[in-house]
Amino acid sequence: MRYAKVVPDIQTRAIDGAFDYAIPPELEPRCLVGATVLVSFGHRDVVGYVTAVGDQPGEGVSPERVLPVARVLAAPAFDEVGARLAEWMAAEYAAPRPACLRLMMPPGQTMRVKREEGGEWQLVVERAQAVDDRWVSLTGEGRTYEPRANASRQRQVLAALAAGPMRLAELSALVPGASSVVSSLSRKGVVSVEHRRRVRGSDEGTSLSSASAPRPERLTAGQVSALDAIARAAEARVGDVVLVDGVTGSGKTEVYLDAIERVRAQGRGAIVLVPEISLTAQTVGRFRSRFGDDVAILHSRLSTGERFDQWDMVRTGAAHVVVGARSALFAPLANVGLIIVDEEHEGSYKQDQAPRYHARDVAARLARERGAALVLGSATPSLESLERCRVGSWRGARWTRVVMPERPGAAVLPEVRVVDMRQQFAAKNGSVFSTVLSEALLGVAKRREKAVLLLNRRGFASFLMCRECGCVPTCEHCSTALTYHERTHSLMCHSCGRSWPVRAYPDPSTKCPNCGSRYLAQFGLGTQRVEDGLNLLLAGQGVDVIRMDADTTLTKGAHTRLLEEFDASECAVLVGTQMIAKGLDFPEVTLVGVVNADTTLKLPDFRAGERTYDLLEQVAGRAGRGGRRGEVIIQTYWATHPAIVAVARHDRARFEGYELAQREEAYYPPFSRVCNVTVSGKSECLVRESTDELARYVREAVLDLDGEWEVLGPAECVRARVKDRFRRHVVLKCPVDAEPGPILAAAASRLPARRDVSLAIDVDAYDMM
DNA sequence: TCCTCGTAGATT
DNA sequence: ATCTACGAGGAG
Repeated sequence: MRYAKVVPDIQTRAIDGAFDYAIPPELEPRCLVGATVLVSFGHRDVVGYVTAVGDQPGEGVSPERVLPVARVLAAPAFDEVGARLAEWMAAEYAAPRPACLRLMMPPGQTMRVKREEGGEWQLVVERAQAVDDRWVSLTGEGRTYEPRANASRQRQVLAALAAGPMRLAELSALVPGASSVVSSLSRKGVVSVEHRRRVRGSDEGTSLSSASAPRPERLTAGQVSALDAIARAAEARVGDVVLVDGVTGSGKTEVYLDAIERVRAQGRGAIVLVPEISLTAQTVGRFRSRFGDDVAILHSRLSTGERFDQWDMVRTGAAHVVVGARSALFAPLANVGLIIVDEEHEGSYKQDQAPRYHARDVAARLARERGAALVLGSATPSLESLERCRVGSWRGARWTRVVMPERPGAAVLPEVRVVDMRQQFAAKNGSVFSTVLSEALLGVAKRREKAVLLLNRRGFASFLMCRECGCVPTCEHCSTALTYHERTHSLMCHSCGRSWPVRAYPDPSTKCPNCGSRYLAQFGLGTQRVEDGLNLLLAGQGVDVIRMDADTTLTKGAHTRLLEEFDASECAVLVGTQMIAKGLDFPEVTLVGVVNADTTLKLPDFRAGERTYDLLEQVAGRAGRGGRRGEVIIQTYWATHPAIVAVARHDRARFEGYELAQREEAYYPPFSRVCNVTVSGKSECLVRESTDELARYVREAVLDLDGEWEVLGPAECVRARVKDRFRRHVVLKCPVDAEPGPILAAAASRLPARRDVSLAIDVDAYDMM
């Protein structure tokens, strides 16, 4: 008898493990590792995932208690390596095992056992189905077939097919009534109709000039040495890591493409991770133009059916290169020779829901398991990766840094100017744009060039502030500053989504909720305000102003459309939030303006400086990638901050030195690991009790451990209340080689289950708010 | 004594 | 998560 270890897909901390089931002989061929099965569990049936198959039930499980697997619901979605990876993630990130395994499931294939109205348990399957197209093609005799003289429709169909096979749907659009014509022609043996699987999501087209990847004449010295290092890492087959530290425009993408070609030549596949936000038609186009249908694309903007087809292309072995966001790491690609994490410093690689994994670190683990090389690419590598390279190894793998300093061709680094906005204010310039930026924008208009304006809106959405008492209206449910929406004249809470109708000064109805003053005025900038200011400044100059933010990119394809519009325009300014800073490559951009650089600096977060530096450097790299030298203008109220000074002088070492000293002093990453456990609930008192208890358990647990373990808190979270839930947290800091996951999981499991109190464990936390 | 509610314990 | 067993406390 064969036995399977099955992880039941039940959401709770109480059940977290695999259970043994007997495999009935008739199910043996299909009940493999990675399969989804239905098993009896407790008093009902549950869906579970097979993580191992063997000849014995586990130790301490008496064979008479072992139940049989009831049904096999789906073919394997992962292999032994996938099962081991999930196991590791569950321990590392103190995450539920089923949640880790679910990452590897095909998109749109949810199966669960649900209770029906009558109290009956019922298996519910939602399945994105494969779709077939009917393809019509001429047969051998069809080429010589002469229709009757009056058969005009037949002639039209045959003429259309002469160019090659066509989908029946297309043919019908071309020739009305084509389907009946086709069926009669196919009876005569003139045409043949075959069902062919349609792969959705592969036809994302774009006219962007930068979306193709023509092979360059020759590689730069930096590119050659990067490729050499990657080749060595790939040959070692032990998960060695190469950090490609290349300034924007130094040709990292070309390095990726060449490296992938090399592993493909050995018959191995590659996974490319790209931050969701920069996973645009532009990025996709580059990979498609080099690898064609060998590429599968996986990201959240695809429909479920599209995602499923792309995923299935990988499983069936039709595609060997996977390009996608974070979760593409779990695509069913067995023979992986190379994993690439582009823009590895990006915070979006950290998942903010359980399992709260960091894609870069999981990629390192996966590369080791698969014997693949891991390539990390960035113009502004994370301090974590830099430190691991300095040490030379991390978690048993070698870490090497390759610097690519030069830009191919004649492109030079742009000139960066910092404008102190306090002086502008003192000089009675109350405008959004400083004198310097206004003049630069007018210059762009005159020379018929292009500019990009970045509005660093994070935490800086437009809000109302009373000029008399200084109060800012906040959400009473979420303790967050409310944002002001000019269009709808309303105050909105971005945590819970509530809104209130309010008109700002100088409307006569305006009244400060605190002191009653009527000077409750708009403060801060929205992209709309900047857009309006621009239209005013550039009126009559024939400049297209294109705004790109969350509001204008709501619809599918809007992102691409706006970029194409900008690309096609003769002279334009692109205004937008963070999303414009990534991956754009328009040679005609000669000016980049940062409207307000210091908003991210002021966030209560130890990575605030690093994030600001990364963003500014990233955006500065947008200027002057073509022949002309670019100019960058950074407006700020804090011109002396090391992050800003370093960007202005193109001197990253200066920023790194400053930041590393601060981090070491305060025992923060990369010199420690920081974990954040957040407790939330509707009852403040229960939340307080749980958090206090949790802090006590964690303190007890780390008391006798080696190395420096620090427990901070319990304390109120920065966002102390979200959606009517109180939030408190405990922070644990520990040595980089320590494993806090199991310790936190154990402490959490000691907590009694309290009504409506939930716990979120975040190992290597990025969001501490 | 029976019933309800709340909680500990188990699920292969 | 969900169900069952068990025990305390209350009504009859």
